Amino acid sequence: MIKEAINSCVHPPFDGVMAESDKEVELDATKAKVEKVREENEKLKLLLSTILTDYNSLQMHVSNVIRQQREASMKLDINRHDNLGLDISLRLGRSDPNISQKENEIEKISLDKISDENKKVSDKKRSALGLGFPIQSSDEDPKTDQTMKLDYVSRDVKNKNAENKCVSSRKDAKTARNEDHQEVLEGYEQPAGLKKTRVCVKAPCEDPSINDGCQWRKYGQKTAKANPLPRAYYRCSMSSNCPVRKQVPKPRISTGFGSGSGLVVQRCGDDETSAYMTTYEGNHDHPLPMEATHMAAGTSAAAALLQSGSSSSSASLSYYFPCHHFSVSTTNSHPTVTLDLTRPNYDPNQLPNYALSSSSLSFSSSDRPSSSNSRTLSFNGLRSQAPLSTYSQMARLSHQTKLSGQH
DNA sequence: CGCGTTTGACCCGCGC
DNA sequence: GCGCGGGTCAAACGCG
Repeated sequence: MIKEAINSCVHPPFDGVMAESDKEVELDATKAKVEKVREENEKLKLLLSTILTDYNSLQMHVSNVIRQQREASMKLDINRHDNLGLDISLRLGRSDPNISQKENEIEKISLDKISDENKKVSDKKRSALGLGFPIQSSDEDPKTDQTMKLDYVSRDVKNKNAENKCVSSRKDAKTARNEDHQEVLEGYEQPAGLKKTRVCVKAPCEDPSINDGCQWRKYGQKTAKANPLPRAYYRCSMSSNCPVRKQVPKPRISTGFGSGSGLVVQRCGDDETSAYMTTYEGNHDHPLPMEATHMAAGTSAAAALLQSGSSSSSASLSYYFPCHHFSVSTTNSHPTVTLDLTRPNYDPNQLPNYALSSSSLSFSSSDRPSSSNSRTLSFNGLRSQAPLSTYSQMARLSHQTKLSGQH
């Protein structure tokens, strides 16, 4: 209906010489149509806000349930460890074989219930939001989705404000940009004294720059003294003001001699050190394509994990990056989550049937008393119901496309 | 011509 | 205060 109205507005019927009265009638009809469409839009907006409200309350409920469960299981853990005199450790259900099967079952059932509820909500959203723009919904974390939407809206407002600002000098422009960036980051309530949250992805040599579904524009390159490989700096170009940055170590390349004319990516080592570390920083302020939502949601989950250090956040992180090793560290005030794609945590031929909270996580800060500003958190993510496109799959795909489409 | 990359210069935070 | 180094800018250049 909307389409018809728009069509009639854009392409009014033209029958040669039209009488004035006919034109007026036509105009009135079009106006009426536009009014109808407007009313329809208002209704849809109302519906959308109702859904969002429902969704938020449901989200709150879910997080409360999860928190209660975590608290209960942590109490058990603390009691156990108090007896043994061990350091604090956060457990997500799987690693400790002593946990009663009953406890696991209860958790599994409630989590299944939660995912069912989430599914219902997202189905509701899908049916309600098909308003002509593409809905890029995957199995992403609803919370992240919500955060991204809110971020998008607030960014829109900021952009409008920024238009009014008169940036007189280069320094001013830079400051304004930094402030703008900071504003976005503040939305994530970074802990005081900590810098931007970073998510590092350690990829095998074959995938020096991973195609994560986003469009990146290179804005600089720098040779670090400590590292022989120059580092390339990319900025997300899907939105003019997107604060997301990406750092990719540039592989040593050499033009191939003999067979083939394409570029050859050289390995810079034989062992683990040959892996490339891609660093992501910031959060997107725009809708993402399907293949990018997963990574974005994952990095948001990582950021959430860094902020809260909570086991539920790590569970969601293991959801986005299943079957890989993660480590969380805070060095030089830069909270960083490292995803190691070079160390798969599973046997691909034997995918186990795990419940949602199948990660093990350990927190050690007491073993290095001198490094007050440095803590490390590492855990393994394993999950049977992996999202449609895991990051490693994307990495592999990217490599294939890069090889075929190299110029 | 538009868009992306390259590259030298510049800025700024941090450690000494 | 100074120097170093990471991060960013922007003009020049290349490519389709």
